[in-house]
Amino acid sequence: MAQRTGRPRGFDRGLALDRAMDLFWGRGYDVVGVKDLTAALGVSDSSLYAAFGNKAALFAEVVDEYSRRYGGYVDEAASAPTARHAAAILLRNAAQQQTLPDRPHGCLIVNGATNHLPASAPIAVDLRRRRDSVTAMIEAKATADIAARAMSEGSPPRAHALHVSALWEGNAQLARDGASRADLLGAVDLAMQRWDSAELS
Amino acid sequence: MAQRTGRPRGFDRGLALDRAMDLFWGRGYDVVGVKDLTAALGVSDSSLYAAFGNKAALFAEVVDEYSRRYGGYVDEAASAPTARHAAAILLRNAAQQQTLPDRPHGCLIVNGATNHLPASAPIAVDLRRRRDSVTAMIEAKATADIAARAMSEGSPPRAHALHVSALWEGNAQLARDGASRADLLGAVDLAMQRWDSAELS
DNA sequence: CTTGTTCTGGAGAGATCACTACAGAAGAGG
DNA sequence: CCTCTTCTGTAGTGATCTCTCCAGAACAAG
Repeated sequence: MAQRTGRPRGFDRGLALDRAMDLFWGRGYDVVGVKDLTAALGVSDSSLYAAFGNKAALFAEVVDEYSRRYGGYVDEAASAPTARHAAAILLRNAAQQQTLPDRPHGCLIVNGATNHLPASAPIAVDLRRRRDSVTAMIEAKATADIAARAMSEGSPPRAHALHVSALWEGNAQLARDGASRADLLGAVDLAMQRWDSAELS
Repeated sequence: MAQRTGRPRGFDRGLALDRAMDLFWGRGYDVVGVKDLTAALGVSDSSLYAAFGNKAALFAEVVDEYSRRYGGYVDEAASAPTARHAAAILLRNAAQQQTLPDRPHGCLIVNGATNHLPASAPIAVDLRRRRDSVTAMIEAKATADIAARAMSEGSPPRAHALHVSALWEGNAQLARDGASRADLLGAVDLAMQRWDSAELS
């Protein structure tokens, strides 16, 4: 059957994944070594490789778990009725997640492989695609809003999308650099207020 | 006196610096190896070390040259009369420099050491300070504008500064991800238009 | 020419990289 | 008990990292 036999694992796999997430989130894929991981997880090399395959597979699993636990706000934004609502949900929640008190500041999807070795290009491409999908989501909503006369047609949908994405990704960088949650939320509030006054004028 | 004696250098130091800039600008400090540099520069290890000292010193020289050649717009923005003028100069010129046709897209100051080894912390700190000085410059201008009644006091100066910095650094990331110059300028125009309508309302 | 100085490539040091071979340990099933 | 399976640490693989040693080459000065 699917009954588990053999010597049981000597460590908590979920906890290990969580600690690996801390490292990758705080530093990035290529500058975290397997030795850093084994030291933080408290296991030997072979245990780590037996449990996760290799460094790239471990990172992929970390990204999946990260998206599940901290990336829900993107889906929430995707369900919003307008581009403006989506942007507000996206940016406010991102500001929260990028400044969690017991987690590295910043965003794993934005800065997990900003500087990568040529050999790690597939990982960087995967993260870039995830970022691009956020931009595309906002752009699609802006297109629909303009078609439905729910938003002024002064700027192209892509400008709206890139503006939102720039704030999203820029805030991630600022969080890494030490900006507080209040700092980021202040910048987001300012952006949303200006969005409103532009639409009302 | 300071007459140059000994065997002359067999390569153009300025050209070598330029090629090193390409590598560091496109990838980042820690993921560019000395072997990458010697291959791109067409010199051997000892020649590179004799000419530049070591990898960190070469990077520092690259950053200096980069700032001199591509970072002039920051000083230009610092000379602007208001925060709004400064932001417009900063963001529009940044969009240009981050999408030069014969250079890597993005910004060396923003993403030169986003993912760094613990041993490279001094380099990351230096770049962060350069970014912070941009934020501080905008914040100081916003403070002065509000005091002079040249800008509404609805948002704190720091919110204005972080908003501008988020757009600046976010655009750098988007440029790295393949956004075109028109894309970035569209996002900047939108931001500046909204700034105007917020101030006029 | 000789002497002094600097640059050159080759060869390699010492450390670290991701990863694995192996033998024994620790459980389940019989 | 014994067998089967899986996990464990140790030890080490070849590759790559930054950086250096060294002997010779290429110039200027005398």
